[in-house]
Amino acid sequence: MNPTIKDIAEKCGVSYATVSRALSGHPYVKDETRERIIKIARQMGYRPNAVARGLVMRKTTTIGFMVPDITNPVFPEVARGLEDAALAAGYTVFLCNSNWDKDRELRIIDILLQQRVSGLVVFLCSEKSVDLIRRAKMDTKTVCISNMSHKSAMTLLYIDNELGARQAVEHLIERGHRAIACIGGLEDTAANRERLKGYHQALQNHGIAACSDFVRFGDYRLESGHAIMTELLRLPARPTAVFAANDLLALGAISAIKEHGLRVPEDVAVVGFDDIQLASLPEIQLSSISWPKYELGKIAFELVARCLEGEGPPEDRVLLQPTLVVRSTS
Amino acid sequence: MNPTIKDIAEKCGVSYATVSRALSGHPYVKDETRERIIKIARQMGYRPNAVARGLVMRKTTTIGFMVPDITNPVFPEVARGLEDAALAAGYTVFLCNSNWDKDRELRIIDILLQQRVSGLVVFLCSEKSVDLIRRAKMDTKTVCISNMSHKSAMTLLYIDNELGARQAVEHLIERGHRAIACIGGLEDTAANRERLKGYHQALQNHGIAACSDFVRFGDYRLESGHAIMTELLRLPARPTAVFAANDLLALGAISAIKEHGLRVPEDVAVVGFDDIQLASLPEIQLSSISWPKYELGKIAFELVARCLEGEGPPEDRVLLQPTLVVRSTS
DNA sequence: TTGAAAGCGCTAACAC
DNA sequence: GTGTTAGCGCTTTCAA
Repeated sequence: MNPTIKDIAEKCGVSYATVSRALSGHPYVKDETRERIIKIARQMGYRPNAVARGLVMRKTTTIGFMVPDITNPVFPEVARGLEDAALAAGYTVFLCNSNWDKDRELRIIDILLQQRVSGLVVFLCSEKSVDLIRRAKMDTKTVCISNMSHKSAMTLLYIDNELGARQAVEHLIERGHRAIACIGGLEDTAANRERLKGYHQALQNHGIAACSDFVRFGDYRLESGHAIMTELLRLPARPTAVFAANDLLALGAISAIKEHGLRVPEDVAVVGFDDIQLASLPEIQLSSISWPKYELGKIAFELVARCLEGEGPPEDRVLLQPTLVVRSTS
Repeated sequence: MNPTIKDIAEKCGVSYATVSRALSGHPYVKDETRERIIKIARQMGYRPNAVARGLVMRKTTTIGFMVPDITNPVFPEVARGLEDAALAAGYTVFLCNSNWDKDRELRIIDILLQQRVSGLVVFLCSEKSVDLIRRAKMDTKTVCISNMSHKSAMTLLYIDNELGARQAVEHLIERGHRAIACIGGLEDTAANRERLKGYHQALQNHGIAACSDFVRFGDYRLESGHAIMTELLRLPARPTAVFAANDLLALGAISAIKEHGLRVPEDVAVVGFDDIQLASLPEIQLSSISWPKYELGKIAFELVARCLEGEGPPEDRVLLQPTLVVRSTS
């Protein structure tokens, strides 16, 4: 059994209130007493009980972090940024995968709220979750990494997906492409909608008619990119360029292109989104839209922390700018 | 403020013990009462406080999970397996990165123990951490995913690194290679030691003298593989094959080889370890040692869960077998 | 500078 | 079936 402050108090011959004070750096404890208490506590292997403390303080030192899919290399980077910042500030983070599933998303948020996390950082796909969070709002400070309708239920932190997609597609247009396809991610996710919008904007800005055959959706994984690209290549008039809603889709697409005996970028150019580490591998050299992933995690924590410490009013929304990185697939 | 069972009790005109019973499915509550309570609880948006429950039950429903580096694609896979299993059993998981840093490792374990996690799943690098866990053993059931000395401080779950490395190197030998280098990971980690041992065993089994110039260590990341391979290629007698302690190192090595104008596998063959998803990409096609990552996470949870539910004596150690996957880099 | 005591939200005896 | 009560480990008044 873990020793408690009572055990220490007994051994020290003081009240347990004094032990509490001594251990939590409270003033008004005689130095001599404090030293003795600290020494004995160490000897006994005392380790404060964060659960008990959380109960009485009505504030845990935990943060809930929900991502759609931790095996997508984007999210580990964000997770690192978040965790580093959180740990430095004395917080621990719960990590959960929603699997892009709305029901699971709701369930996870509920569980995290039961755990009474002090803060919540979530990549949301469902508007229902926004409601859930809104109802719990007074207790749990939330940062949402998506551009959702929010009505101040939470701070919004996100990258400008529309701009990013526009940059990608305009780059392809500048390279002389007109037949540009779009391999989307999960159709019903905010990021996908925004990236799709940017794609359409770019076409429109340059007077290129959108071709509905050229816009298809999958999930956000390799296999999906491969499958969609294969379909695209079977089209009577196949595209000469592809904008993919994320790098995994782009990578899958490239595989399919090569399997068809075509070259990238000569026959089909490809631009992805997210600029995962992999994209810069010599073998890959994928052109992509880059955004600061580690930074985003860090900022997300700082945003919740600011509210937790009650420093000033919470930001309403923070927007990060993506940039185009041209490599050899376009 | 979140409503408590007292708030519900008041509104229902019953004692709060009854509410507790009704809500936690206890028998001996009149159906009618129970229904009324549940209905009101729902109306009020009641959400049980896991912190309070954890305190009184002396058991949280949380699991601590410490990995060396979540941005290494091996660990997200394991994390998924762990989380899926944990969530299904009603547990939530804290994720922490040790960054392969022994001090940080100790600090994280301490924090996790403060949080009174019911179970601990850790990739350990330091023996000191084993001591820390041993001292806390009576309270926190631990599964360690490394082959550490343990003396029953915890259950050991790991893959047979030695065997895997031996398979990799013997495969290279069968392909006719004699000058086989080893790009190791962090020198002072268990996985690295074991994989290195397998490398030496294979050489020895086939009467090949080990060449100390051919064995070098980095960390477990791409850049490191690149740097070491570059050194290796500058050697007067350069190796014709390389065994890398993980796939990221292997990928970095391949980049370096290509940059030198050499071909893989014709000039230098490469085999990695871990078989990350990436390895099977058409552009990559890395030969590697494969092991069940998602499964490992799942098993890790099952091992702690078994102890938590007190079902039989804990396993002492569980060993998973890796397999060689030959692709086009060897 | 220290002690006594209340109470955070909940579960589980023990009464009735 | 339901209410009363103690207590999980801790922080924080209020007194002394």
